[in-house]
Formats: sequence, C-alpha cells, structure tokens
Amino acid sequence: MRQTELFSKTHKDFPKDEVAINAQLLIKANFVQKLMAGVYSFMPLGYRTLEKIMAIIREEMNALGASELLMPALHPRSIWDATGRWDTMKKVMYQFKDDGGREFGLGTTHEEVIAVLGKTVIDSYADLPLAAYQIQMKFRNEPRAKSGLIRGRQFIMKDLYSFHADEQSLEDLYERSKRAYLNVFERAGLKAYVTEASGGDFTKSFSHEFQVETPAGEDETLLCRLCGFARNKEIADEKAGARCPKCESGVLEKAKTVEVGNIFKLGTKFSEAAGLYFKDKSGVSKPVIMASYGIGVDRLMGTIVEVHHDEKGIVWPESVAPYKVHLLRLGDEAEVQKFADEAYNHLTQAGVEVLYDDRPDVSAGEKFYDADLIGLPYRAIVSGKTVLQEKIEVKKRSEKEGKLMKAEELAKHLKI
RNA sequence: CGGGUCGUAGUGUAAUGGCAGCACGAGUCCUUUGGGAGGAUUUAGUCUGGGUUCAAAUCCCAGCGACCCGACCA
Repeated sequence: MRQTELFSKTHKDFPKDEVAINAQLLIKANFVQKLMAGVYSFMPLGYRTLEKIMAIIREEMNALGASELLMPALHPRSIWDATGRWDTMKKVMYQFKDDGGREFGLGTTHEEVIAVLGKTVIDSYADLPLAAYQIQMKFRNEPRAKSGLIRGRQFIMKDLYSFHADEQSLEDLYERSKRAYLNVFERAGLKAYVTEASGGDFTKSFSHEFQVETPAGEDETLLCRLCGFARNKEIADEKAGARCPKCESGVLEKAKTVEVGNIFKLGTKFSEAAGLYFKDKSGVSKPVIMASYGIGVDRLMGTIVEVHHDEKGIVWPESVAPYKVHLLRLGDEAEVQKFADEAYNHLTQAGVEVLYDDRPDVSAGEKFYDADLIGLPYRAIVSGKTVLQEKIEVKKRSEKEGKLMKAEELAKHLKI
C-alpha cells in the first residue's frame, strides 16, 4: 500500500479529551476515529488490524468445529418477549418503534435469534452437538462509554453458541473452547487468565472470563501468578494476600484487568423459550442444552494497544499488525524513488505486506515519527545513503539498531 | 443514572467584561530532505438557545456534547 493512496493521515497532537492510551494512540495514528462517545469508525489501518484479529478467531473457532454465519442486528420485539428479556434488558437495549408502531430492538447479544435458528437445523439427538458463531456488531446503551475501545455503545463481538443433547457433550466443548480462547489471545500477543466468575441467572456453576492484566482494566481480578488461577473479585471469598486455593503455594494478588472474552453455560432457558427441542434415542422430546462464548473483537484491539506500546507509539505484535513492513523513502531524488519503488514491488510480489511511505516533500524526521507511531513490526529505509550500497536499512520496531540488507534478503527473512 | 471537569479555526491552545491572537495543518511560490525544516503569502474559529450589560469567548440559566470518578455491565 502506498501511503499517498491511503485514506488515512496521522495527527500531530494527541486528542485532547482522551485519557485512555488505546484511544490516544489509535486516534493519533488514525487507526480509528470517534464518531461519538463509545462509537468508532475503523480507518484502513485499524480495519486491517481488525481483520487480522478476526482471521485468528475464525481459525480457532473453525478448529472447534463451529460454523460461521451472520445474524441480523435488528430484532423484532417478539423474540425478546419470548425469553422475558425485552423488559429486563430495557436499560441496555436500544428499543424503538417504526411509524406503524411495531417495536424493534438492536441486538445486544444473540441467544434469542440463534435459538430460533437452531429449530431449523436440530430435530434429533443425531443432529447434535452443533456450534455456530458470527462476528458482528452489537449495540448496548452503556450508561457510560469509556476507555476508548474498551467499553463502547456499539462494538464488534464474536459470539459462538453451542447446542448439546447432554451435559457431557456440553462440558467437552466448553473445556475445548477454553483452550481455543487462550490460543486466540496468545496469538494476538496477550496473556489471558481464565477467571472464575458468577454464572449469572442461567447456571449454578461458574462462568469463565478471560482477563488480561493492564492498568487500563476496569475489572478487578484476584490471581495467582504461580499457577494461573484467577477469580473475579466480585465473587471471590479470598482476599489479596491469601494463599492460592488451587496450588496452595502461590499468593493471590489483586490486579486491574480487561475482560476480553467470556464463556457461559446457558442450560435450557433459551431453548425452552424458543421451543428448541430434540428427540432423544427413546423418542422423548427434550430441550437442547446451550452455551454461549463471546470475544470483544475491538476491545481486544484496544487491549493489545494498552499492553503493546512505548513512549513513541504502538508496537504491534506481528500477528495483528496491519502491515509487516513500513518502507520509508527518504528523499525525492529520481534514483531514490526508483530504488524504493523497486524494493516495494519486490517485497509486495514476494508476498510481504508493505506500507510504503512514498509521500514527497515530507521530512525524514516526520516519516520516522509516523513509523514509530503506527508501529509496524519492521521499518525499512531507502535513502541516498542506502541507494549507494544498493541496500535498504531494516530495523525492528522493538529494537534500536537496524542493519543494511537487500530487499530479497528481507523478503526471505520474513518468509521464515 | 448521581458527582466532577470542560466546550474558542481541521488539530492544539491564548485572550479573567472592552479590537478574538498564536502554533501546527491546509493552499500557492522558493529553498530544503537521516528524527516532526526555513522564508514569503493565503485560508479558517468563540457548541446551541435565552438572560444580565453601553459592551459577553469571558457572568447567569437551560439544552446539547466530551472526558473523569461512582453506580451499572449477558
């Protein structure tokens, strides 16, 4: 991508109202723009990062045997009345009427819709288990949107729903989903703690949250760094400083964390409400057992920035960086242009994702600042100096010193 | 939803009742090009509505909006 063609421009100043680091950096580097509190546009660089994150999520969900689908954001009141949640979720659901007086809500979550869909594919125990997921926009009337991408009124969520004939089948997928979730977060550059939390209205057992430690977090989690045990502070009987109840040798610490995912056993509440039943082996009709599994996709992006940045800007993990290499052309002389164009073409054709700062009349210093701010994993420089040696100067964002190499060498290096 | 802070050019800021100014950005021209270059010139603003006053960006009231603390958070 040539930067002269990119629908994006960095800002010289931090946005004055933002305190959250993820909001400051993502807006300054123009990965996102705020339309109103808790509602963001994803600019080309931000959208590419989102796509990278979504690709990781898709791989892990598909590996669980789940099918991807897409449900509507606009829901009729009737499906929410069936579960009684039209009233109980009044405060968080955007609800409205059309000119004819019909009532609608914008989806806060999709248990109601998926249960209805389940009826079209599930008849018998032989159809189970099944799992389906989507990556879609959710709407919640947050009384207080805050912390940039961490808590929005409109946000992107991956929601997976699973359907089972018995508890054992549910337990099996539930445990496998924990591993899949940890894979997602690890691949995105985050260490997540599987955290015991309240099971909510639907189950007596715990639900599980995936918490990432960062000062920007709005949750408080008691965790044991020794064995990785973690419990939401809201339900914990223990206090900070107490011995870990799991490994019995670590000490529990209170940490600020961001909840990037959660998994819930739903039981049969939604299947019963929607009339989602299956025939077991003896021909008896039973409600399908369900579970739901969520990941806040854009919240995950914000959390990555909270964890991976320095005083100069973002330091993207390679797995989610919008491009792998930021190629900077310093100087507009014909030889430099030609050499830089060739390097860009070579890398691109070799399959390397390159953002090419081909802007004319922009000082070297400004290009350096922008490159540090945007935070791609590798910076490659072409200038009068490097052209003389017929090489480019390559430096990792996370390192101080670069070295000269040919474009072919860089392409080869990145392929490994 | 309670409490607090705050709304001035595209962005960041100054002007504490008396001519709305500065920097960056953007446009044009010239010079520059390894860590946000220099000169010349042009451009653009007081959130909305009401009130007080000879006079309001400034004081008062209301609304709208942003951020922070709390409450809330399938």
